[in-house]
Amino acid sequence: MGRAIVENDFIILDQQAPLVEGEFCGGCPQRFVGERRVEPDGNGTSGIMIVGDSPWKDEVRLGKPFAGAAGAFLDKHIFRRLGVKRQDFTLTNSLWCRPPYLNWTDRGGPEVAEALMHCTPYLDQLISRIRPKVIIAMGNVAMRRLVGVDGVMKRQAYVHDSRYGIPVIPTLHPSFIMQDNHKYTPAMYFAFRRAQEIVEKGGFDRLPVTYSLDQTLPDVEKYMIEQGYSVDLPLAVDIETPESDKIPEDSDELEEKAGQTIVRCGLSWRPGTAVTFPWTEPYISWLQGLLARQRVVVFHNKSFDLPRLERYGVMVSGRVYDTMWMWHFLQSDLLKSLEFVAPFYTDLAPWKHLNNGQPDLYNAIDNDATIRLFYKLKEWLEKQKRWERFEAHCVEADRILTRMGKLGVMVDVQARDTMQQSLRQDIARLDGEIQGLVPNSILPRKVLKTDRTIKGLPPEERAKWESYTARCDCSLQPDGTYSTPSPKCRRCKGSGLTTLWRTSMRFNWNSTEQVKELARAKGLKIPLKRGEDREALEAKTLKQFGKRHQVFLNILHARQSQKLITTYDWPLNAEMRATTVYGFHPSTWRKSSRSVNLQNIPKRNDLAELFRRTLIAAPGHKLVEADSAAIEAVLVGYAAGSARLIRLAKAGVHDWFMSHVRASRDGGRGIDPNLPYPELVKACAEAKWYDKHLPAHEQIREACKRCIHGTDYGLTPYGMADEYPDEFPTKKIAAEMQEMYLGLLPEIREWMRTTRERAEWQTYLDNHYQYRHYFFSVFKWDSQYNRWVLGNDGKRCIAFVPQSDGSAIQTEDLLTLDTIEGVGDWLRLIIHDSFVLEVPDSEIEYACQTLYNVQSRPRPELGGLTIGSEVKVGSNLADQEVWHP
DNA sequence: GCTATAGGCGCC
DNA sequence: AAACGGCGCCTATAGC
Repeated sequence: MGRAIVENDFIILDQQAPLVEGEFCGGCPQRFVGERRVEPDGNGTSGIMIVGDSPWKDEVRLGKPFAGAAGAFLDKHIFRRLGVKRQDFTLTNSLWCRPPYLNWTDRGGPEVAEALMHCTPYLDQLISRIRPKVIIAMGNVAMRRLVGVDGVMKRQAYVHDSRYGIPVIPTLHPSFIMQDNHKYTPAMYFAFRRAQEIVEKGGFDRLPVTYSLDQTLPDVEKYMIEQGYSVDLPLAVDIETPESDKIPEDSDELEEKAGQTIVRCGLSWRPGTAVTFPWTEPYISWLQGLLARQRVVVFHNKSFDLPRLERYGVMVSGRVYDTMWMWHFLQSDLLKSLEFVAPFYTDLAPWKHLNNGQPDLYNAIDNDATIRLFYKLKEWLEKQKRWERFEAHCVEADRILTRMGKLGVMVDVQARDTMQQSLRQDIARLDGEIQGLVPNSILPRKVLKTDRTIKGLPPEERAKWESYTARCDCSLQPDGTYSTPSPKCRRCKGSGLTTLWRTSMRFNWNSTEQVKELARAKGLKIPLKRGEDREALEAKTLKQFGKRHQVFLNILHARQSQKLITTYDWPLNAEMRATTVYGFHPSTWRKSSRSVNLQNIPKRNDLAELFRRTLIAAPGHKLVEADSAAIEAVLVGYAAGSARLIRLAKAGVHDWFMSHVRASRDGGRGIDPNLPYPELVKACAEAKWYDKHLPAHEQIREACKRCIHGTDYGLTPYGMADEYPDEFPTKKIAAEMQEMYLGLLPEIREWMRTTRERAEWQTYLDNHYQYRHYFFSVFKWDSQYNRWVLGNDGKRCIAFVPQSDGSAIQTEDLLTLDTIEGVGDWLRLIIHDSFVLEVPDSEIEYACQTLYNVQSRPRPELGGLTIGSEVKVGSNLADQEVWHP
C-alpha cells in the first residue's frame, strides 16, 4: 500500500498500486516514499518522444506508460486520426515518483527543474540514448521536468528550446482533456502535427524578425519604409494599458475593467515586422494621421483597443478586422486570448512573460502575432469557403452592432428613481418582517478578541455587545484541542479562560448560507441541486418553503426587488441612455451583450412591467419591437426534416400538443396535424382559448409548453419534475407527457439520434449558414456499466443547429435592415429573436411594415423556409400594442 | 483591501 | 448513471 505524502490531489500516491517503499529514485537528494518504475515503450521510429506524468494505476499494473484510459484516448483521437501507430513513438513517464517536497502549486523555475532532474536521471539517459527529433511534454509536470517552466495552458503548442538541443512541444495531458475538457482535443492533435512537421523538415527554424523598439519618429518612419509598409496593407494595432497584464487568461473577459489609460502602442504590417513606441507625443499625433488613412486595420479583441484609442482621439476610418472573431469562427469553443491562439498559426516562442521585463519587445511581438494571425486565419477561412460569410456575419454585422450598442436605449430617469424608491421601501418593510421572523439562535455573530473597541463605544452601542467567557487561545493546539494554559499568557494569566465580546448581526437574506441555516432551523429539508451533490436553495424552493413559512416568501420578494435595483441600475450616458457592447462570444455564434447586458431585461417577473416602463423612446419616437415567432421550434422542425413539425410550430405546437394531452385524459381526439393550415391555426387558437378559461388548476398549457421546450433540448422527466414541480408533480407524470410528445412526433427523437451520430463521427456540426461547432464528447464509455452513455456534448450538439441558425437569421435581418433607408439608424437592441427600434412617430407604419417584411421573408439557406413575425409598438417597453400587417 | 470563485438569477 | 442549451452580472465568501 502506498500512502499519502502530502495532502493534496497532486501528491497522493494511488492506493492500489504496488509500490516499493523507502527506495530512492536515482539521484534524488530528498527522502521520498516510493517509486513505480515503468519502462519506456515504443520503438521511436517516428522520431517523436512522448513524455507523461508519473505512472498511474493502470500504467503500473500493465508496466506500460499511457496504458489504460489515457492510452485509449491517444489511440482514438490522435494516433488513429494521424494514421500512425503507438509503437512508432517513444512513450515514457517524466517521473517515477512524486517527490515529497514538490507541491502541485509550486511554480516552475530552474531550481524545480533541477530538483526534478535529480529525481529522474533515467529520463536524461533515455533522451541521450534515443535522441528523438522532437519531444512532446504531456501536461504540466512533464513540461516542468523538460523545460523548467510552469503553466502548460499558457505554453501548450509552442515550440520550446530545451537543454537537450531538442525542441519540446508541451500539450495538455490526456487525463485533463478527458475530465470534461474535451474541447482541447484539437490542441493536442495540433501538437502532434507540429511535431511530425518538425521531423519531416529535419528541424525547426523561426522566421527572423526585425522590430523597431522605441526609436525616434524619423527612425520609425525609415524602418517602416525599409520594411515595406504601405497604407494599403492591413495594419495590426495593439495598445498596452497599465493593467493589461491583470486581464485573465481568456482575455476577452473583464475587458471593461482594465484601465482606460494607454501606456504603449505598436503596429505591424507583415510577419516579422513591428514598431512599438511609448504613448507620448509626437507618436500619438502621428498615429492619429496614420490610422485615419489606413484602409484596413487589424486588432485582436477590438473591443478592448478601439474605445481606448478613440478616447485619445485616435479614430480608425478603415475596415476593421478582429482576429479574435476570425479565430472564434474557426474554433468557437476554444480560448480566445492571443497567447492561446498564436502557436497554432505562428512559429513564435512564448512571449507573454516579457510583459514586465521587456514591455517594448512584448508589445512588438503582440503586433507581429496579430498580423500573422490575420493572414493565416483568412487563408483558413477561404480554404473552408467561409470567408464571405465571415465578412458579412461578423465584420459587417459588427459595424452595425457597434453603432447600435453605442446608441443603446433611453431610460426614464425619473420613473426609475420612483421605482427604486418604492422598491427600497418594499425591501425595508420585508427586511423588518424577516428580521422579526428569524430566531436569534441562527443570527451570525461577530466576536471581538479584546474589549478595547467596546470601551470606546457610546453606551447605546455598547449595549448591543455581550461578554462571555471562553477558553484562551494560548493553549489551543493545531488539532483543535486545548493543552495546559501558559502562565505567561498576558490575556488569561494562566487561568486558561478569557472574556470575549460578541454581538448578533442582522440576518442577511442575500446570503445563501444564512438562508440555508434558517431553513434547517425550521426543520426543512433542502433539496439537492439537480445533477450535483450539494444543497441548493433556489427561488423555486423558497417558493415551496414559503407555503408553510412566510419568511421564505419575504426573502424571495426582497431578493427580487433588490435584483431589480442593483443589476438593472445601469450607468447612463449624457443622453440618459444605457449603452452596451455587443460581441460574438457564445460558441453558437449567438450575439452577446456586455457592460451593460441589455439582453436580460426582465420580462415575466411581477416587477418586470414596472421596470420595462422605465425604458422609453425619445420624445417624438416610439419603440417598435419585432419578434421572430417561435423561431427555434420552427428551426427544430426544419433540422428534423419534418414539414409537419414546421407547420405545427408555426400554427402553435403547444396548443396542438395540449389538445392531444387533453384528449388522452378526457377522451375525444386531438387536433389533426394534417388540417389545412388556416384551420389548423384556428383549431390551435381555440384550444388555447379553451385552456385559458378553465379554472387555474385545470390549465395544462404551461406544462405542455415546458415539456416541448425542455424535450427539444434533452431535458429528462426527472429534470422536468425537478424544475417545474407545479406543472409536473411527479416524475411519472412528466415521463408520460414526454412520451406522448415524442410518440406524436417521432421525428424529433430520430433527429436527435442522427444529429448525435453525425457530431460524433465528424467531430463537428455545421448549421445552415456555415457556422461550425466542434464536439469531442458526444458519447462516452461507461466502464462501470459497460455501455455508451451521453458525454458532455451529448445535449450541446442538439442545441447547436437551431440556436445558431436562429442567430444567423437575426444577423441576416440585421444586415438587410441596415441597408434600408432610415431603418438602420433606428436599430437599438437585439435580443436573440427580436429587434427593438426607436422610430420617429411619422415613420412608425413604414418601420413596422419593413420589419415584418424582412422577418417573414423566405430563407434560401433553409430551402425557402419562412418564419413568422410579430411586431409591437409603444412609447415604452411595457405598454406595447400589436401592429397588424 | 483586493481578487477569484460559488451560488444564484435575469434573458432567449 | 445522470438528470437543459446559450449567455452576463450581482452578492457573499474565502484566501491572499
